[in-house]
Amino acid sequence: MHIATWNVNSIRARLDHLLAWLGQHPELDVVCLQETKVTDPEFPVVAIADLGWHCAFYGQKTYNGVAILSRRPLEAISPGFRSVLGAMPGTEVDAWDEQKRLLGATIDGYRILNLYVPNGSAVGSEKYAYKLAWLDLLHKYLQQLDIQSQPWVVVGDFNVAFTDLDLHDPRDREQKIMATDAERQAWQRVLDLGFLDSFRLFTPEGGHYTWWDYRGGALRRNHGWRIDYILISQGLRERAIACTIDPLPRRWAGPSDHTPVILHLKNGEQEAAP
DNA sequence: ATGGCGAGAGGATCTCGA
Repeated sequence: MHIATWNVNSIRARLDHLLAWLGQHPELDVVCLQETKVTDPEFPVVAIADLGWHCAFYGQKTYNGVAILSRRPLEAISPGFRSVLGAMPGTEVDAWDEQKRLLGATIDGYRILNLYVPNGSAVGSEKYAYKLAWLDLLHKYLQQLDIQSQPWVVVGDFNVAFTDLDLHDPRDREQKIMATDAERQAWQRVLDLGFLDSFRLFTPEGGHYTWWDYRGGALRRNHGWRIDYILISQGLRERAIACTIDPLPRRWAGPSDHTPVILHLKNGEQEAAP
């Protein structure tokens, strides 16, 4: 099982890159996308189906939007917080689901959760408060579920650098978004539910990034951040073989500012032998 | 300190991202 995540920054603008990348990676089983920026009727199902992929998508005009592509059919597709938190009084789930940032599906017995975490704009802003509250809601969402009952893979653009190894320059990190203590603590509470950062199981050193600003020659100077992650539930640790960042799409002409991350898992018992 | 680049909306020049 090979699962990837990629913030494409508009699936319309990046369709050629996506299709080319899928063509170059026949090993992939599941690809989770963020910032598709299209409504569901606008999602390019045909172009993707032509390459042999099923897909589930949950989008809106201009902003946000998430999608899951899969070689095999997707089951138990659950868009937004609603499916899990809808019954909880006082959570105002409908308001939280106005921004399309969360999509779940089950594929081959793996529960996949694809996230596009709010950016937060600037420390102390309304959007920053929204980001922290959104992460609290994600914690509530995952708390409702039995993480031990089936293999869980939580992926996406998390918009937080977990540690100082995950950004090129950690100085003054409390003054800018993505590496403040509050953001890290909000994510730590989620991890403490029983998730592992699969990339760090294999790569202890810093200097590995998934996002480089378009501005200021950030890519050329390798001024990057690792903000795209693939988390696995504890039970999957023994099946994890590797988690790698593919730096190539970020170097193509007209790129997304993010580059994909891929998790390699050994086949479990519930999967048929090839 | 600010903007720097790119996408979308809309039809010039905004907002937003991270």
